[in-house]
Amino acid sequence: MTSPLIHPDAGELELAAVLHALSDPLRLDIVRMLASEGPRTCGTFTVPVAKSTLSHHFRVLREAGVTLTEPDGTQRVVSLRRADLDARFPGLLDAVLAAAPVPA
Amino acid sequence: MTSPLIHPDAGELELAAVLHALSDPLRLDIVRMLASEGPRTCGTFTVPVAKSTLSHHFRVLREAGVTLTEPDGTQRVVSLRRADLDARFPGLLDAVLAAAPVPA
DNA sequence: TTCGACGTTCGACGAACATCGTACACAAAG
DNA sequence: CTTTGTGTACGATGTTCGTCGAACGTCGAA
Repeated sequence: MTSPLIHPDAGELELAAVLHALSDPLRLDIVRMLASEGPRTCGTFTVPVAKSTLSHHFRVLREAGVTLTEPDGTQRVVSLRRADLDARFPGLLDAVLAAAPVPA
Repeated sequence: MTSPLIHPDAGELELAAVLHALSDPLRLDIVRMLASEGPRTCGTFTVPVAKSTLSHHFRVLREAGVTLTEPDGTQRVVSLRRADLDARFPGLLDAVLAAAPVPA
């Protein structure tokens, strides 16, 4: 937990980085879950990858500005930066969420 | 020109593949040019990469279903599959094009 | 203080990617 | 048929990506 949890500012979001963050099926699943069920801690995502891999994906999403990660005791709460994304790329997140099939 | 120019069917477009195709700055530029100036041949894109590299990017876009490539004599005309994209992922292309800064 | 839970970081690995130069295939023009 | 223009295929190179296991740091509880 030595890292200061870097997030890009709302105005600095880069389209290519956001699209890249969303171009992985697992990250797409994570974003869908966040959108439909609200913020949650990292450990509550039951995905078929190792913890370190999951941590990596959360970092990609966070550094692209898609998600916000906040410390909460020993845990970290991850949430969608919906307002920031909507402001910078209007309609993008909605289109992605509308197109993505419902997670199994 | 031995390849049969494979394109995915309109209903088979995969979101992750489309987002990945759009997550490269150069390919984003290409899509923007196609959207604003209509179909054009490969050679009319003045981008700072080698011909073979450009050909590679056209292939990525084509195989993701973002563009349509049609033979025309010795040339190939590239166009946006706007209708197919809009049908499968409503609002996605518009959001991407609206967000992208105007190419220099 | 000791312990356990949570998440990150650190190598390491194979696969995929972006890039290039060269060689090739094709169609049109001479 | 030869030449010229257009775009692809191939091979090589260096980078990035997704994945893992193991080690570490941090916090709260016993």
